[in-house]
Formats: sequence, C-alpha cells, structure tokens
Amino acid sequence: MLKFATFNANSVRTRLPILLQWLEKETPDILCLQETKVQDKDFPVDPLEKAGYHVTFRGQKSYNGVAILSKSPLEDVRLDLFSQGDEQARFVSGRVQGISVVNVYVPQGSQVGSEKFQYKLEWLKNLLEYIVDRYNPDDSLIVAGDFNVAMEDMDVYDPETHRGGVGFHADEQALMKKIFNWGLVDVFRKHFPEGNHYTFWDYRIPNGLKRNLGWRIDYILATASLVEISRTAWVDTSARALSKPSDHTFLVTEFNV
DNA sequence: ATGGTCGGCAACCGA
Repeated sequence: MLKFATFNANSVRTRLPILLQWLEKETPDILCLQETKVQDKDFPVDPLEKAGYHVTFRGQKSYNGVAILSKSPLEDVRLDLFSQGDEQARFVSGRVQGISVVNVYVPQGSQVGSEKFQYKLEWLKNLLEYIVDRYNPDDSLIVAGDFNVAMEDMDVYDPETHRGGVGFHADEQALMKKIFNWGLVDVFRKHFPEGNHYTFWDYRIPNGLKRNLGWRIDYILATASLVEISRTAWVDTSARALSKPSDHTFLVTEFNV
C-alpha cells in the first residue's frame, strides 16, 4: 500500500505541531505541501527528518513555497516549472517509489481580469505543457496540490454567486479540463462523485468553517494505471485543530502497490 | 457583546 497526501500548510512553521502530529498518526509515504511561506535557510528540516522524512523544498520570503516529504528519497528533482526559472516557488517535481510526482501551488489569481489572473492562466498553460512534454499518460504520475480552481457546482458553496469569479471561472476550468483530458483523473471525485466535500474554507468569511462555506480546490490527479489501483480517498480535517487551525485540509489517497 | 481572518514580518501584501 502507498499512501499519498497533499496539504496547503499556510506556513509550515506555524503548522509544524499539527503537521508532525499528523505524520505520526497517518505515516503517508508521500506528502506534498504548499504555501510553506519560508525561505530555504529557515525550512524546518530537522524535525521533519526526525519524523522519518526526506524533504525537498523551494521557498521564498513571505509568500508561496512548496515541499515534498517522502519516506524514500525523491529523485530527479525539478524546482522550476518555467524554462527560465520559477521565482515564485510554486513547483516541485520528482520521482519516488516508481511514481512521478508533481506538486503545484497554482496562483490564486486575485481578481478576474487582473494581471494576477492572467498569470494564473499562463501558469496553468505552462503546467499542461510541462506534463505533455515530459510524461506519457501510460506513466505512473501524480499531479497534486492547491489548484485554486473549483470545477463543478458541487465543489463550491453558492455556485451561482461565484460563477465567473476567480477560482470558479470558465477560462480556469477549461485549462484544468485540458490537464484532465491529457490523462489525469481527480482521484477524490472518482470515489466521491457526490458534492459537499470541501478542502478549503476562507478565513475571511465569518464562521465560514462552522457554516461549511467551503471550496474543493485541492486535488490529487493520477494517471490511469494508478487510478486503477486507488483504493479510496478522503478529506482529513485534522488541520482544523483547536489551536491554529489551517484554512485547508489534508487530502489523502491510498494505492494498492 | 458596539467586535468580527490569517501569516509573514515589520508596513502592508496576499490569500
């Protein structure tokens, strides 16, 4: 069995107690982290290695940052989505236990029509290009992370209000669809075709978590050979700890390897 | 009850 998970930590240092507790309890083989919000020199390598993980990361000051934690070493590491380099620290890929892993923190996009929104679309186009260029749909590939896009009405509270807005816009969804259509399946959706499962609740909405005003914007996408052997998937709400809750959940899946 | 999100990092930006 191979256990794979993804988690937008929103600061790996602030979330470290939750993270270490969760790793001990769940012992995933691979965990993708987004929004680590830490420069490489300050990444909490020691406690995570003591917990039994190899750590591969790319960070920057204040914003973004990604990491892959793995029981076995990550090989063929790449830290740049763009050929000219990825200053924004939103991408890390590699191979571990015979599986290619791509961990992404897709730009949030700010507002539709803004420069940041355009950059989000460009980023998704580049991600598609990266996948098409380097992988084959027959490979064992997982693309996981925070995509900042909800795909269907069932994946966001009050879809009518959000339709056409950032995170729920046709242009974002069309690019996501292209990535899916290349040969990647939303593993959680496969196991839970019904709605009302969210992975994110905006801090800014009063009592948003309690009122369940959430979004499903975190994904584990897998190629057919892995989907065939995927046992189940689930959203783990451990990160809603009483102290310092995260705005995202852990998303987990298991493969019969 | 006259307020009301987080995190980084030091004034505000980003989510």
